[in-house]
Amino acid sequence: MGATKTDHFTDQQNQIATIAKALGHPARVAIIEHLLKVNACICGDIVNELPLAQPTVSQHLKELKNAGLIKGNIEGNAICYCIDEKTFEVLKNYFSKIITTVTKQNCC
Amino acid sequence: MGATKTDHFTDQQNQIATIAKALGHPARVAIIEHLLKVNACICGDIVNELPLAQPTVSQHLKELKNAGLIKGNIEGNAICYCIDEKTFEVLKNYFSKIITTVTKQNCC
DNA sequence: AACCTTTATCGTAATATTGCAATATTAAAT
DNA sequence: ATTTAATATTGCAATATTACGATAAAGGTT
Repeated sequence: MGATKTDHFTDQQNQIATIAKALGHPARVAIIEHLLKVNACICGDIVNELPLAQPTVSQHLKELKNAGLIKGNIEGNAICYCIDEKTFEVLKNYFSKIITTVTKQNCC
Repeated sequence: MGATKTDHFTDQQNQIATIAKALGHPARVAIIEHLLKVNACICGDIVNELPLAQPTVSQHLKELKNAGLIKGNIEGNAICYCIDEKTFEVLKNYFSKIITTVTKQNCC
């Protein structure tokens, strides 16, 4: 097999899984961190920052974009990428809720 | 290829990616949510809650455990699973920091 | 002991992901 | 119009993941 059974789970479960999966690769985490470091939208130079070939980086950017973690605006012949805050807030809120719920429990 | 080049990235990047990857599957998100819902450590009954066969669930539990997202204590002939708060806090703090950094920027 | 219950592991098939060379696309610059 | 620069797409090989049947392991029950 190998195909994930998405239809058996709730929309929220699938949403969290999709976003988390997009961050489930160090190259994509590194891309996010680079976008943070330069403290601005970045047009170009992402490829030079990573130890990966251009098509590979392009593919990772695509996945981050599909997951809603980054936005890409066409800016002349380059593309301007930046972080999409909203999606990170979805994650933060989700994990905050988990932590709050767990702390109320008293086992283990 | 298909092999991730973990050695080219920082320890933190690999750590976040590993944890995120473990949550990158709806079944594993569902397991976490079930552990939250029952509001206690749970011995058994995880398999019955999921639309997956027992070996598949066991495998998912193993991955969550490897990533440090859950803990498993042997309790007689059953195993008692519960959420490992610390790892979720790592995620929450990481995303909080990202959001704080992004909000300071003014682009896009 | 023999049996049952629970969870783990093995083996394997189907599918997905990763990475890159080659090539295509797009738009600016000459 | 040609060239140059930046990014995307295609195609493919290597590897990883997902799922499950069969089986094993561990501990309780009778």
